[in-house]
Formats: sequence, structure tokens, C-alpha cells
Amino acid sequence: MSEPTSPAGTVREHAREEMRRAIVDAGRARLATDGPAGLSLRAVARDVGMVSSAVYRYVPSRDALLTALIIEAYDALGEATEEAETQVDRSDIVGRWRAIGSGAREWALEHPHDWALIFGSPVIGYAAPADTIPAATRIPSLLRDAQEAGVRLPDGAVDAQLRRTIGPVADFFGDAVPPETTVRGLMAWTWLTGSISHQLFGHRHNVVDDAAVFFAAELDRMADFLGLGRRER
Amino acid sequence: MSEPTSPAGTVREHAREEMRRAIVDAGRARLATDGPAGLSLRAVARDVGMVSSAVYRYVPSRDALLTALIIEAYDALGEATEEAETQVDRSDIVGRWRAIGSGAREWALEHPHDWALIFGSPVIGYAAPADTIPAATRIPSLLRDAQEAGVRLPDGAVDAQLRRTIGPVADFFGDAVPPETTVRGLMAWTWLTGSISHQLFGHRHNVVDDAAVFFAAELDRMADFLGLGRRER
DNA sequence: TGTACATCAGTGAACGCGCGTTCACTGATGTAC
DNA sequence: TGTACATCAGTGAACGCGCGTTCACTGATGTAC
Repeated sequence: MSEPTSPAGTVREHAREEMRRAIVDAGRARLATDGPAGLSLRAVARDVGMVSSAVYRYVPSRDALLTALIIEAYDALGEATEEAETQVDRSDIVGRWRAIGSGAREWALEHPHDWALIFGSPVIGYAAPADTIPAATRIPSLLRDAQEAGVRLPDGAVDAQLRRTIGPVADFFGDAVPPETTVRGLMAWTWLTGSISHQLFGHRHNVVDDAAVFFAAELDRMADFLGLGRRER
Repeated sequence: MSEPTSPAGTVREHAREEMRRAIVDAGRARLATDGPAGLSLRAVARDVGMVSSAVYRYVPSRDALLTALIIEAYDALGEATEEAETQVDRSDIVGRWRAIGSGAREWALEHPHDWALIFGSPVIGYAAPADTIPAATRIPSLLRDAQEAGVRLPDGAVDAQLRRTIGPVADFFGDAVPPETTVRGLMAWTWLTGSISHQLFGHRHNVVDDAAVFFAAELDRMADFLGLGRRER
């Protein structure tokens, strides 16, 4: 029962990759109990059954581990929302909007501490690693699709100053989408993350009884605000 | 030049209260550099020029100091928004809404770490001390005033389940305000805090060039969403 | 007004703790010939 | 296939640090008579 022949170095590399995963995963678990500021390499080392100095074989420093956790959180949220959205028929614009919202919410409920890493207080000394959050880009692409599908998007007048200030995201939304729609798209993203944070961070205790019911109502009103249900006459 | 006669104990009590203030203020300043998790009584003691054990005369523990800071932040935000709102004529409903929004935003820009204490990641082991955030109650009272002033607030149909779930805040908004307006009022609060957090926490870098311009545009659209400009026919 | 006593603010040493990171090392696993 | 050497994972001790909290104390300030 010999091992199957494998390219040189691969076995070790594989073990190495597994160990690194175990360390990062232990770090993520630690986040839940200790918070980002309390993340400790020594604690992580104990959790994976290693002496503290050994983790330095896999991770250059405590800060690098935290950075890795932040980046992974961004990516995981992006994947979760994308996955949720693709469950819905491409032509069902409102359904896709709901899927994006609920997908993000569900991921957040399953990974509250990772959500906090992204949308909670910035960890001192850490900027958001990416200029663009993968999950955020679902909205502009949805609006572009809506436009192409003949949805009558909000197109009120937008003055030059406001049009200028949304310049950095004009490319994401595309030229065809009216500026008013871009403004509202950004607002929708803000509201979506705000609502999820309120739910997660306890700001809806004694405000709303059933968070899911209220969230669904919010999603509907936001779809309306974005004009997603309005067909071209 | 003798001291004016003063009730016994008052001089000491006064000094004591001043020292307590200095300690709490130093704690707040520390927040900016060390974050809530890194808040340290020893550091605070150094900042006020005391030996670490001496601060225990004024504050029972590190956690108690943090709690005091959180409570003060809630109150300060509430006062700042109330103060901003009262600058505007009571009958100018849209103006009051803008004042609430801008007042909250300005307070947040001046006290970003206190804002993070309230709306950022929950500090592990600390629940929001109050069931109600003083600042949040500005919105229901504004909507009640709008109603009385004859503004035609959103009054679409709201199903029983949704009406039930907003039960806990029904009193704040009052019976006269339509349930749809209550739903939108809660959404407006969510959006307001979300927008400010996005600005403060860096989520608008490379999204929007001029945060103030975009925020003003958001306020206008939200006023619209709340139906604040619509007069009874 | 003067004295004896009680209260209180602040000191300094000590407790036991966990942290990030470095470094010289051992022993196992892979590579080259 | 067999041996000599290089690479690498993991060890254990050590560095210097800051933390929260307790405790017996000193000396100043207030109170009662």
C-alpha cells in the first residue's frame, strides 16, 4: 500500500496548506470569543496544538493573520451573495434583489463576527483591504441587467455637483443607467448593510419582534425605491 | 481672601467630581488610540498623572469605565441631534429632518470613536445600555408632528404580520401615524446610521468624492421616502 | 479659636497573568547522485 | 536501491512588555466638641 507517486514537494506543500488553513480557521473561531483586538497568536497556537513560535512558520505575524481573516471575510460574503443570486431566474429582477439581500443577511447571521470585521468598527491600523467589496458590486450589475430588460429605473434630474461626486462608481453602474439610479443604488447598499448590522448588533431589540419579517418588508420597499418592479410601458 | 462659606463636604465633592470627569475624559481620549478592547486603566491613570491604583477611588473597574463611556456617548448623540433640530422652525418638517440627519452626522464626524462605540461592532460583553437610543426617538416625534401639521404620510396597506412585528415601537410613533409610516421611519433610522457609519468607517472611499454632497442628496431622497414634503390636498 | 479624631485621596509594592516575537535546537522528511 | 546532505516543521527557553486588581501605608483635609 504505497502512496501514489506524486510530484516532488507536493505532499509537504499539501500538509503545509492544511496546517495554514487550520491556523486561519482557529483564528476565525477566536474572533468570536476574543474580538479582533484580542486576537492572539499564542491562543491560536494552543488551539491547533502547537507551541506559539511554531505558527510563525505559517503566518508572519499576528497582524498578518488578522489581515488574512478580513480578506477572507470579504470574499466569503461576496461568494455567498453571488451564490444566492444565481439561484433565481436571471430575468426575475426583483427576485434577484431579494436574493442578494437575503443572501447577505443569512451569511451575516451565520458569520456574525466576520460581518463585524467588515462592517463594524474599523480595526485600528487596518484599512479595508479592497477598494471594492465583492458583494457590493452585485447591485450595480443587477441594475444594469434591469435596464437592459426594460425596467423603468429612477431617472429624475441629478445636478452636476451630485453627478460629479458619484464619478468613481459610474463605471460600475454603466453609462446607460440614469444617475438617479446610481444614487439610489448606493443608498440601497448602505441601507442593506445598515439593516443587517442593526439586526446583528442588537439595535432592534425592543424595536421589532420578528427580524426576518421586518427585513422582508424592508427589501420590498427598497425594491420599490429602486424602481425594480416598474416595467417600460 | 477667605473661601466663601460652603456646605460641608461640598468642596471635596466638587474636587472629586472634577477628578472623575478628568478620568472619564482621559478614557474617551484613549478610545481613539487604543480602541475599546484596548482601553486600559493604567494608561488612563498615567494620562491624568496618577498611580494606577488611585483611579479605583473614582471608578470601580475598567469595565465600569467603558460602560460609562458608552452611556455618555448615547446621551451626547441624543443631545447633539436634539440641539440641531431645535435650530429649525418647528413647522418646517423637511428642515427638521435634514437637521436631525446633519446633526447626527456632524456629531459623528467630531466624535468618530464614540460613534463606533454605539454603532460599530458590539464590544464583547457589553449590550447597548439603553433600550432606546435618545437620538432615534427624534424620528417618531418628527413624524407625529408632521402628521399633526397635515403632511400626507405614507399610508399604504400593511399586513397583520408586519403590523404585529413593529408592535414594540407603536407607542413611540403614536396611533395616528399610519403603520406604513412607522415601517419607513424605522428604515430611515437604519439608513441614517448606516450612511454615517459608511462614511466614517471608510466604505465610501473610491465610491463617492464628496461625502457631504452625497449625504445631502441622501437626506433629500429619504425625506421623499418618508413623504415629508407632501401636503394634504 | 483650638484640639482630637475620622475621613478620604493618593502612593508604591506586589500578585499572577498573557502577550508578540526571536533564537538556537532537534528530528523528521525530502532530494541528488 | 542506498547513502550523504539539505530542507523544513516544530520545540522550548527567553526577551521585555503591559495589564487589572489588591493591600497596607502616609499625609492632607474635614468634622465635632
